[in-house]
Amino acid sequence: MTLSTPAPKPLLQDDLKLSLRERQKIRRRNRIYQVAIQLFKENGFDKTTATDIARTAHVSRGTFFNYYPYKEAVLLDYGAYIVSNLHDVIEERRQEGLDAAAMLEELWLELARVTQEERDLIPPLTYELINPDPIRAKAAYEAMPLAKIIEPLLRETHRIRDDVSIERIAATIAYTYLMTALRWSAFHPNRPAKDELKKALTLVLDGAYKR
Amino acid sequence: MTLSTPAPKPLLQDDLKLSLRERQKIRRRNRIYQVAIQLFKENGFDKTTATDIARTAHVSRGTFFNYYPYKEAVLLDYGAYIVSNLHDVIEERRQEGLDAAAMLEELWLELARVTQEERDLIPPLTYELINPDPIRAKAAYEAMPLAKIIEPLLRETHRIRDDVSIERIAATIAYTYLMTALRWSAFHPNRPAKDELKKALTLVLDGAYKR
DNA sequence: GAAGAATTTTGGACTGGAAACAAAAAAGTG
DNA sequence: CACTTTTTTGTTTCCAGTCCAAAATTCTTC
Repeated sequence: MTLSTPAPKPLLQDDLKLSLRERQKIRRRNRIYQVAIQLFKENGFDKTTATDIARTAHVSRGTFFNYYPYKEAVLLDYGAYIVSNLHDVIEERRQEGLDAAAMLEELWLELARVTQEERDLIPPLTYELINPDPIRAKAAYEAMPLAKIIEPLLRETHRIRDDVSIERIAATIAYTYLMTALRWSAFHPNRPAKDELKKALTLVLDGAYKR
Repeated sequence: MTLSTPAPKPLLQDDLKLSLRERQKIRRRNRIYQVAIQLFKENGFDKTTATDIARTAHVSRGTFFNYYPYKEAVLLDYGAYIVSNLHDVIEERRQEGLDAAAMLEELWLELARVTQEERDLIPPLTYELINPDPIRAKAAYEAMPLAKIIEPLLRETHRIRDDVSIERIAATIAYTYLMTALRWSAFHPNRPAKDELKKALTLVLDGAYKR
């Protein structure tokens, strides 16, 4: 029952000012979340049914879908947690005085690390980002705003071409991570994710820099 | 009942040398395929159920899943048809003496055209390419080998960097199409697909060329 | 072309995700 | 405590997809 990764933190802390109803909601949501992620890690995302999660979290199936409108939405919370960790790592590096290009590389390395570590959860997670249902794609994008982390880094480098908007370049880099991670997990799961990602970043950055 | 696009061609022509059983199989498969694509175009992919297709094609639901293990598999046949058309267009241009860089641009333009025209079918189609189930992703990739069209074009240009394999660059370009098309359809469906794709290609090609 | 073998179709049962909804339970309020 | 509002529950429904056994079709051989 020991997990390779530490159990994800609760999303929100209970607050004394909240009503009983609000507190119970938060506790229930946290319970569902914790239980779901644990089951996903133990048995795989596909093998875990909504009924499993509901039963283990001591709520009805209907309630589970009250809190998370679809199974992947639980994963989205986990993705938000991962991305916010990435953000923290970068901020730390910034305190240490790293320049933007180095931070970008650091971000990429960290992304590779987490991709390798969470190999089973990353595919269904990233898959949400490109859901053909725009509402779901948007929800995923807002939960995991990787481009929003990359954007300020690009703005700081001063080496970026100016005939394409920074937003677009950041989005391209974020999507490059996405497709590389998916390609890796589907076709070359035995290679180190780090190598694949490094090559992809080289390509896309060379396109992003001024000539 | 008139469609904006001509009805997709039959996948295979009946062959006199085949047994009755084989011929019936082909005819049934073609009927299912034609009917399904038509329903997808008329009512949308999501709105069309397997039961709808089966009933309209005069087979049982079970038989439908005999021929196509999942609904998207029908779309894959359509995607194969689209990609083979792309291939033909490029070969035509080659006969006309166009150089590789121009052919690549032409390919991109053609891709933009078909993306715009088939806007409702492209998202579920491209989505298959990144299905977390590797078996399905592979099936999609083999049905629509866009990278295989791009690869020889890159080899002809002589301007491509040599520190990354051509295969990888071709794959990156193909995936760039994918993510751009998905981003377009989810977030900016009112912009012309052509503009979005053009900018994305510029970025990725500048990364692909020698400095 | 009839008999028997092989293959395919058919339709029903079943599982799981997701939506919808009415009834029950819990929490909030005066 | 009584009354309102919110939430949970459990059931129904729909759809994708799997499995299976019985029926139908095609093939083979005599």
